[in-house]
Amino acid sequence: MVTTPSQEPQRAQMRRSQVLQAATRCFRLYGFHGCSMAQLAKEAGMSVGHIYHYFENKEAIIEAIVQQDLEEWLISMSRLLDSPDVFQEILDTLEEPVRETQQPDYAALQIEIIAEAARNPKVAHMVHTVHRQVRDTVAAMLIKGSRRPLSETEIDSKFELLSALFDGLMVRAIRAEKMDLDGLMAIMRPTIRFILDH
Amino acid sequence: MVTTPSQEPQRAQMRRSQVLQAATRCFRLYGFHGCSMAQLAKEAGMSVGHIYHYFENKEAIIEAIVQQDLEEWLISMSRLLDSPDVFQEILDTLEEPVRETQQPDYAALQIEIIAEAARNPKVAHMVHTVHRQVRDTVAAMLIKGSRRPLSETEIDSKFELLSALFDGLMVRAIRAEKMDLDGLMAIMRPTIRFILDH
Amino acid sequence: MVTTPSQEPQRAQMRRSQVLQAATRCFRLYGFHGCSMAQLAKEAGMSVGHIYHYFENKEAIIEAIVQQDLEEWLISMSRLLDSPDVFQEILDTLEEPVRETQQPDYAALQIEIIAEAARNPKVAHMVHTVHRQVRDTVAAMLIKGSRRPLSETEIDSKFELLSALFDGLMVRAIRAEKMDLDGLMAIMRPTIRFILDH
Amino acid sequence: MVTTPSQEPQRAQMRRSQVLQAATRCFRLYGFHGCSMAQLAKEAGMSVGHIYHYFENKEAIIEAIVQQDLEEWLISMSRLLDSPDVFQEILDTLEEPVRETQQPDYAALQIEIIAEAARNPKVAHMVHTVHRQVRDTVAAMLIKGSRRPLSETEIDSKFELLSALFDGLMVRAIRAEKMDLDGLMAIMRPTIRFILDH
DNA sequence: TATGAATGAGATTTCATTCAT
DNA sequence: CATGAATGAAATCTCATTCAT
Repeated sequence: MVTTPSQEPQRAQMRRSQVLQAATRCFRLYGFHGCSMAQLAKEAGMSVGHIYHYFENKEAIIEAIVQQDLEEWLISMSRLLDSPDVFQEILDTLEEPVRETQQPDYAALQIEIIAEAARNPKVAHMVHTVHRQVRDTVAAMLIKGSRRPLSETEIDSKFELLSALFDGLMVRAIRAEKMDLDGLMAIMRPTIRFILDH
Repeated sequence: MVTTPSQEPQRAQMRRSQVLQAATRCFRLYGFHGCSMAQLAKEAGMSVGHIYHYFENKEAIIEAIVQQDLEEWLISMSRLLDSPDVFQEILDTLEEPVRETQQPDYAALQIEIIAEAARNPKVAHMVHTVHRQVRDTVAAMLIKGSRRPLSETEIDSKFELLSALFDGLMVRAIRAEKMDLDGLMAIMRPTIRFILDH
Repeated sequence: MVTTPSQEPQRAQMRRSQVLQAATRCFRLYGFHGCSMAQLAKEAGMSVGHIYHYFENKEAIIEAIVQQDLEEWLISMSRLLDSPDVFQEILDTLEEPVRETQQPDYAALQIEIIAEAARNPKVAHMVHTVHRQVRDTVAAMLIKGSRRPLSETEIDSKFELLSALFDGLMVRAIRAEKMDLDGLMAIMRPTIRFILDH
Repeated sequence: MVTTPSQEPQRAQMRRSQVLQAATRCFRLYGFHGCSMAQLAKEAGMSVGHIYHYFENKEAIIEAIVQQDLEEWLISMSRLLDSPDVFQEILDTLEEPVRETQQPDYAALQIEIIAEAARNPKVAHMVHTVHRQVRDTVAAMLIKGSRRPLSETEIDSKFELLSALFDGLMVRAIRAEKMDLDGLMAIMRPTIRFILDH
């Protein structure tokens, strides 16, 4: 029994994501540079050599992980825009992304990506590109939802402030040992309303 | 002419901080685990072996760097508390710490520390300890400056939100390519006022 | 043509024993701690890094060498027990083990193992375990060959004395420059007979 | 106040033996090559550099330790010879040296010396020299105590066998976990009598 | 006499990557 | 497609020895 040509790339695709899933787990636990190809291979359930069939080198795995993560980001961002009352939608669905930032696993990988971007130009470029795309999406939301016209600078600054809040919560997830999320939401919600309506 | 006993540890102290200065530079550029002892020794202008006279191992250097950084943090925090009108003082001196977060060097090391804390229990403990101390300082400020009594949860939540804002700006310094600081201050200042007065 | 699964561990097994053979030679010449991994790798004809595929660290190589040596010991011990007249068998085959103790190579590795056991708890444990097993074998011989019943203490003491004689000859192989083996046998044989029959 | 010239070498002598005492302790615990000059200096209560005033290098310390140990050996040997009935004296004072061999500290250093002699020609030479001197002393005893004339070979062989017994007990002190000394003496005494009278 | 700063060589160990099978 | 043997470079760390003070 021979695999048909159409099955081939499908199988390869599966193997690739098998590696990426393992890499996500490993990188969270040990960091990009604290995780060896051997550990990764073990976690992925395949041989070290075989990983090199799917990825040129370790760098490429890191980049794929970053790419994957950034794309998920973009997708969840663009979902908001479809709603008729954007601002209300943001406030209504606020809790979920806030909760996500507080998952240590999630936060750890995000911080790892940022740390890598601070030194690795390729990763920096990927992060910047997505940052610009997210900015454009959020800008559209702010224009759509605002009751008064906003200058380019106002849009940028509101975006940065809102983004900083979320990125910052991720950092807090690591810095603080435990956080009272309900209490946080109670003050966060009006603050975001304040920024949106300002 | 004999060296006084008090001069001896002074010299050792100097050598130690010479290593720490070099380490700060190296760690900013390459990260804790991307910087080798050889690089570090070269930057510090001494032999690799000699560094081990002053630090038990690389871990100990990382911990010293983290400790140093956290202590500076604490000092600059506690300065604010002395002012008669704390909230006004915060708003008046806001720009300086915001500007600091935007220095790539500064941000890179901070993120490196957070990333390390996510995996290294010893570093995590140091970060948590300082976090609690900073929290207490800020809590005192909030109590001192507020016009109404605040519940423990309210204090904690306000603290976390304010901290998240600053930590987040640091992340933005890496994610965004450039930021219009004046525009940012224009929206940040009223937001912080809002949080303080809420 | 596909390699059968049974061939795979065989190859690994061969490489492992290739390392152990080289280690035996090196350790004899330079001692456990006087022999570097580089020397060992050269002698084994493979790269230093590759040795770490088969052994976790140098310690593990030392332990494997000790284990191997102790097992050979046990085997040659248990062979004696099968004979109908044990004591006569011991006296008849005495010369071979005595000759063995006088080979400088052999003695050097034995002493190295004892020296290691004096400091390394893991090796001490291995040595003690085998010591107890040898004791049990010899005890069986003494009981089988004696014309009168022996107390536990008598058995132990005879065993220790006989063992000491052999271990001691090994030490003499290093302390003395050369020994007249025939002369030695002439006095050793009746002494051992004396101990056995006592 | 100036030290008189006659005090100088006395003080130096003290410092030297201070180092040797520390070295004895350290070498017992870690072996010649497992003990660093830094450990040694700490144990001796002086600086690393200062040890080099009294000993050319680490080798020289090892050699001094070996020399010291061998000399003690010689002294205690020659004491026996003075007695009118040598053999009886040997049997009467047997227990003390046997007990000494069973002290783990003592045995560990002796074995360390033998192990070193197996590889280090200088140490081998020292050990051989003393071995010959001890042989001569014991030969004199055997001649003095024997009721019949002994051939050179007989003397040598008896000496080697007796020596092997003692050296072997030292090895047993490490190989065996614990030994019943009274039981051992009960069989050892007649065995030695047997060898002496043979 | 005494210190401990300083070094350079070398030890053990790790690891990304290649390659024969 | 799949393995894991194999390597070489580099990383961390140790240590005997020297030297300025």
